[in-house]
Amino acid sequence: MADGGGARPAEAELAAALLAWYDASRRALPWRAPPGERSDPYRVWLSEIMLQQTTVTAAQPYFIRFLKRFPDVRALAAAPVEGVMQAWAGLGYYSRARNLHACARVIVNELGGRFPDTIAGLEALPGVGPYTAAAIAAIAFGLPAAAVDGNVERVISRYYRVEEPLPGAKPRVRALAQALVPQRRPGDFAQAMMDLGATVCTPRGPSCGLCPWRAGCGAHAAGDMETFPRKAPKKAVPQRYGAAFVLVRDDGAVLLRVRPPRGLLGGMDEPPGSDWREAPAPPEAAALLAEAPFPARWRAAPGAVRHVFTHFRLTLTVFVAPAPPDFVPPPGCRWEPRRSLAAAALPNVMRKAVAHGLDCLSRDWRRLERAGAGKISGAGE
DNA sequence: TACCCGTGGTA
DNA sequence: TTACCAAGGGT
Repeated sequence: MADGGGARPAEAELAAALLAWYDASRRALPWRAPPGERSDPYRVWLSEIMLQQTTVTAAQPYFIRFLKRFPDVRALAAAPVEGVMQAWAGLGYYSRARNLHACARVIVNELGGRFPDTIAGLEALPGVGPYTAAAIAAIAFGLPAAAVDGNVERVISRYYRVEEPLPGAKPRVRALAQALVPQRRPGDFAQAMMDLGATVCTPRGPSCGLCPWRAGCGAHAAGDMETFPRKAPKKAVPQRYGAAFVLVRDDGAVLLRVRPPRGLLGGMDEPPGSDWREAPAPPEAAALLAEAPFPARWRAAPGAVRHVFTHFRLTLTVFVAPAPPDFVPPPGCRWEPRRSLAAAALPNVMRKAVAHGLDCLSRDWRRLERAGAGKISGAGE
């Protein structure tokens, strides 16, 4: 660690200044108890899982919907996992949803419906790691735990000018953060750190003029705030190509299957598809068509679906076909009625693929109608 | 340790 | 368009 400006306030003074700032500037969020009221562990836990690597803006509507559908941990434990995946569809990182459900069952079936109130007990739960355990401990149980997330790493590394790059610097950052946690109001302190990082000490263009810690901040004194936290360089993301096959029945139903429970998009719905292969250029349509799961009058939809995952980019060619008259869904596949398609457990990339295929099909129908090709049977869009 | 695991917003 | 990034955890 390098050093920054002049003398710094003691840890207790820093905590007090931050709490005073928080009392005046805290964000009102649906999972936060009003000032002075005790937080519900279930809501704290649910929000912390949803907020892992996810923005407040994205998580908020999911949290409200989820809480309505699963009001407490017993309701969640009693629900089928498919319903949980449905409620999570679109949020990403789907192992979180599976772990969330598994965790609810552990709490109800093995822990009498109560959340553990120790760091070790919390961290033993599926989907709960060091950060989330500390956050729940501090916010829901008032324990003096340091919840170190990306916000806190940024605030701490700037304030103390931590020169070592992440993730190697994590232990040091954690120790520095822990030293600041006050005995009183540790939960508010944890949330104050996150609010400070999210609204003032932002990755780009920090509002140092509004910061309660400006006077002692090493990076502010040097004027190079945006260069912290130091980070190891990242690898380039490869490009992969594949195909999705959208089979549509006369009544508009779409053929879907469920992906394997683990791995990418685990346990989520998708139309049948090919393997995804890494390549420098898009493959020929004929090569992709050779991977169709069954014969049909496949037609390539113009254009393609592009999607960015954490560690690769995907370009999906979408083939679409009307279901043959006597088609029987192969094992593992099912017909999803058009009416309930919106509620299916489709991740966004697959939602895009299905929509792309249906768009293509409806364009065909309109073109046929204009050409006077006669009555088109089945439901429209 | 180094990957793997989604998605949408922003500069 | 590219690149980065957001309340991380599992393996």
